[in-house]
Amino acid sequence: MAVVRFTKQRQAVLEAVRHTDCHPDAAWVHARVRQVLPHISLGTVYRSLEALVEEGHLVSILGAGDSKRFDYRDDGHHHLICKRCGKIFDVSLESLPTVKLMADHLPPGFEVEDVVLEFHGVCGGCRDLGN
Amino acid sequence: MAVVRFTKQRQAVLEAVRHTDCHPDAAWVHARVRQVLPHISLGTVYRSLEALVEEGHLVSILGAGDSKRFDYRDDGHHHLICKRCGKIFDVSLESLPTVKLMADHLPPGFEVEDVVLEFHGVCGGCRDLGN
DNA sequence: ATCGATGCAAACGCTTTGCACTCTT
DNA sequence: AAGAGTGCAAAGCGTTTGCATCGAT
Repeated sequence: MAVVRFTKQRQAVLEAVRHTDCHPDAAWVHARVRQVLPHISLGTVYRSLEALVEEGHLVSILGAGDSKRFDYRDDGHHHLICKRCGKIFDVSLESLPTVKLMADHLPPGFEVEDVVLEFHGVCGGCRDLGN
Repeated sequence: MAVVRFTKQRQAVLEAVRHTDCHPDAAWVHARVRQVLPHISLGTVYRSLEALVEEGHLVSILGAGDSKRFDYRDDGHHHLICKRCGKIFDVSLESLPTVKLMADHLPPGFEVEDVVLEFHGVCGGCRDLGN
């Protein structure tokens, strides 16, 4: 059961997200992958992204507007999201107390699989523009 | 400018979220508030929830299924979300290293207004049920 | 008297899904 | 050969929005 097939579509979706630093949404990934696989459908992109998150290869960024955005999984960083311009910045975990350590302080019985840590605020650029 | 009016609708929405521990979504709040204000519309509930989050009275919980869910704002806690049953649990901040301290370790220039910290995993109940 | 808030319903946009077909295993 | 994955298009569904009206200040 749960036999996962490594189709070229799924590989292309993974590579597209891995090789960009723009924290893309599904539509961006679709457009991008179409450069290589012109017939890939948006539905397949959604199904691939879902599967890749489930398998732990990607993470989804939740609080960034109307659509989910994705990033290659790297537990060494989290995200800053600007409320004004919507840009997403990476924060290295090295500059933060480890989140894993926090997970150890949770109530017993709950098995943590993922930690979503997002900082929402205003980036330097937007603040400089006043307003 | 930005004169905020304290209408009975907005007050009722705030009270509905404040006086439950079920981390409701907009539809639940709508049904609930209708017991007091039978003519309140779903649109108004959405607009009220948005405003109340914006004003800092409520927080939204993002990674809990298809709809946003809400909680009375209390910076002393964060959320555990069970991937199996969808239940949302509160985690007291007392049992965690302070998040404020983490915010102090971020790159300069970015002004943090909110921190979203969600733990996703499997709760004790679901684990006991096997599977 | 303002002008922000509301109610209603239509519209929106992201995401999901049914179905027949394809292709990895 | 089996059945997971795909393409396409339609449907789903939470959320937003236009507009006339209401009501808090």
